[in-house]
Amino acid sequence: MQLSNTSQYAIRMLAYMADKKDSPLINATELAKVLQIPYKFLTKIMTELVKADLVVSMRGREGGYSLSKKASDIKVDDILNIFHDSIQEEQCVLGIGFCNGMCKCALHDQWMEPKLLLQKMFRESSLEDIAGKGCKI
Amino acid sequence: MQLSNTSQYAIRMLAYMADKKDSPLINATELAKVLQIPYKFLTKIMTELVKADLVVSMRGREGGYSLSKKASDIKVDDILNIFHDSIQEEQCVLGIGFCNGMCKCALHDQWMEPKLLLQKMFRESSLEDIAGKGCKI
DNA sequence: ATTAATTACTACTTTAAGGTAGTATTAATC
DNA sequence: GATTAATACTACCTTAAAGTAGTAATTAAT
Repeated sequence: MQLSNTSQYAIRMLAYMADKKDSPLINATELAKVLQIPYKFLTKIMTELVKADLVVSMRGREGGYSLSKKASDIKVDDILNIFHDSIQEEQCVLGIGFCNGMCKCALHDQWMEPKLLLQKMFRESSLEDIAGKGCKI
Repeated sequence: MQLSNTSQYAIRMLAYMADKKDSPLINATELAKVLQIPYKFLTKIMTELVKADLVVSMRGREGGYSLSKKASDIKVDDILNIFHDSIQEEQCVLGIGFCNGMCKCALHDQWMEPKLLLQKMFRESSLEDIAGKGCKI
């Protein structure tokens, strides 16, 4: 019952970038060092964030990454969606596939309330909300 | 953000057994067929449930499995604990390791409410509560 | 132009979860 | 006692996530 490492890394990376919004570009070396994320894995994830248009990259010397839009306009759920880690409507606690109108899992009713809260948390929390909060690692 | 297949299978297996409490013993072949769980994987999981004392097994011809105690005394969380899938106190949304007093993750506060509801759901839902609910597969 | 510092791409390795196969053990039935 | 039908055990295979390595492409500074 946890987010994938990849999603967690991505959220922390973007939150750090949101926090340092003064510096126009942040490079992978700095991010990897501060956030204690394996450098090569970080760049791999970052490339996906670039492709998903959450981040813009500048190659070459003095290059780096920056958010593609205002931190308040990037929600945690946007990040989870990239890595297929968001909570889908039909997704239930049991049911390796999904619950649906025809076939609800045994914990369907109990799941409703926590599910809604989780979705709310992911959908309403923006990078601005979480930037600078908590420790970096 | 989902339970492991193993935990989901285990919960469904035990819920089905709770539902058929009249029949003293239920065998793996029936369970695998009804619940659509791979037979060999099911027996592997069941052996762990036996070792964890949630299930008693009877070997040999006419053998099978039965719950070791009343369905109302087996909580979903007991099952999750066996497969290290329960939500730990220090476990947070981010923080590949764990959040703690010293180092809270950026989503720590937002996570509190859904986390408590999830823990409540797992700790308070017994096999009796979920037996017969929902469809089997 | 050359160099240095950066991201992007391709391919591989490692690890853990999920799943399978075959054999040994057990116990009721015949 | 032999057979049959069940669980238990050991070892393996498969798949996907996590992580690594090396090279190509790009761009600012020199």
